[in-house]
This record gives sequence, C-alpha cells and structure tokens, in this order.
Amino acid sequence: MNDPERLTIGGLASQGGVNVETIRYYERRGLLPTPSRARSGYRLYADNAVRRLRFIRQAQLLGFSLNEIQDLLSLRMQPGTTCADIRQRAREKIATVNDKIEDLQRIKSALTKLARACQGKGPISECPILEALEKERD
Amino acid sequence: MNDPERLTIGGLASQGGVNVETIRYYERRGLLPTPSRARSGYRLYADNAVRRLRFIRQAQLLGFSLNEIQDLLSLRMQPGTTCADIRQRAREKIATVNDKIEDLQRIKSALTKLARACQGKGPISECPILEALEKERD
DNA sequence: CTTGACTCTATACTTAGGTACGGGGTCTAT
DNA sequence: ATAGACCCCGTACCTAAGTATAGAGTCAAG
Repeated sequence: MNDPERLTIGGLASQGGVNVETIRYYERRGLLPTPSRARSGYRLYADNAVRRLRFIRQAQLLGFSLNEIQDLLSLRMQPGTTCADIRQRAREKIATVNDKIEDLQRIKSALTKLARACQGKGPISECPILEALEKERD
Repeated sequence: MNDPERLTIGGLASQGGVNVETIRYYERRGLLPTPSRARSGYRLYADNAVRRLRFIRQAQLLGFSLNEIQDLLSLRMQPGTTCADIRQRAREKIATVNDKIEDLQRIKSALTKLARACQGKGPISECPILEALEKERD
C-alpha cells in the first residue's frame, strides 16, 4: 500500500508540520473531512488535505479561532446555501480581515517610528508602541 | 477617594472591556505594571493604563500571545538596552507583522474572488479559499 | 451606622487547543 | 516469521489564558 497519490496520517502530519494527534483532533472538530480508509482501517488522504491543513495553521497564526476557521472553510456553494448568502458572509469576513490589516499596519508604523526615533540621541523613556492601536474614537 | 485621575480596578476593567480578574492576571503576568495603592490597599491606575490594556486586547486578536505582547511592550529604552539592540528587535517584529499582513491580504483577495465568482451562474463546488495562503514555494 | 457595591488575597475551576498513553492491529524489510 | 515503525481507538493529561469563589476589609449613600 503505497499509492503515491494517497497520504497516510503520518505523511500528512509531516507535510503539514503538525502532530498526528492534531490531525485526528481536527477531524473530530470537523475541520478536516473524514478521509477514506484502507482495508486495514488506515486513513488515506488526497494531497489537497495538505493545503487545507496549512491553511488552518496559517489562519490560526492570524488570530482566527478554530471555529472561525471552520466558518471560513465552509464558505462555498453547498446545497441549501444561496449565492446571496455566500456573498454576504464573504463580505463580513472581508471586513474583519480589513480591520486586522489596519491594526497591523498601525503596529508596523509604530515599530518603524520606534526604530527610527532610536537613531536619534534623545532617550525614549515612554513606550511609543502604546499609541499604535489608538483609533480615532468618536 | 474619587480622584478623577485615578481609576480603580473596576473602572479600568470597564474602560478596557475586560473582567476585573483579567487585570489582576495581567499584573501577575507582568503585562500591566504594578499600580500604586490607596491607603486601603485598593489599586489605583493612571488612565494611560486603559491604553495599555486595549493594546493588549487588540494585539491578542491579531494572533500575538501574551508572551509576544510582553515582548512588544518591552521595546523601549531601558537601562541596559542599547539603541542598536532595540532597532534590531524592532526590525524583527516588523518582519513578522509584515508576514501577517501579507497572509491577511491573500485571504482577503481570496474572499473577494469568492464573492465575485458567486455572482456568475456556475456553481463553485471547490472551496476557493483554500488557495488563499499558498505562497510560491520554491 | 448600616447596607450594598466595591476591593483585597489566595486558591480552584474552566475552555480552547492540543499531546500523550495504553493496548491493540498492520506493514515491510530482513 | 519477526522486529521496528506505522496505524487504530479511547481516554487521560497538559498549557495558555482566563474566570469564579471564599472569606475578609473598605467606601459612599441614605
């Protein structure tokens, strides 16, 4: 049993850089579809599972919870979903992604300012990064 | 005891939108400096504590752990740190922030594409968001 | 001068997201 | 045909980041 197109759970784990147990956990959570099985009972994954797994890890690093990731992954045509529904959900997600991007840009510019200020001679006693996320509130 | 410049822990909590216990927890973790105390033993916060608290919450939403946030907050002139040291650490942080921004932009454009594709008539059976974080790997 | 809402410390509990373990079967190279 | 490296399932355990609770003190309003 070494079909080049089918990964065993250990292969998927190492391709995705995660623990085998994590994959089983994601399966229980519904983040990874239940894979097909060999006669032996071994899980067999098509290699697009690697992509999905990596997406999950990246999205986590960006501050999405597993529930939110599940939500993102379910954004697609399915029996029972209308096109308008999907567009609506996608637009909501885009808004939250935009907010994150803006916040990160504020942090980035605070860090840049910090690094630059530091080239000058005066001591920076205050912590300049604190203002980073101040938005103009009403 | 109602100095307008000094917040009690409950006031800080409500300004920051967090639980009172969370504030004490952050203090134990070293994320919030130990505040001054009234004669009664009550914690008294200057209102810049609100800013710090909000920074922590925002940064968490962006996927930074409390340890990383501590790291960000400690980026400032202090006895024992050289300017070059700070610039170095700031540059490292900027790089990770940039990565996050790029990943989010990939997700955003995948979502945008998804919303647009959905206006057409053909069903999108595949999950188009999966490619979002594919970077060109060597 | 008491009552209700707050605060203190210390300790215990909870939730999300995994990780590890035990007892068993499978696969492959020797 | 057996050792070593996988896999199965179920259950228990772990860490990060809080939340809650208990028992005691404080403060402001009536």
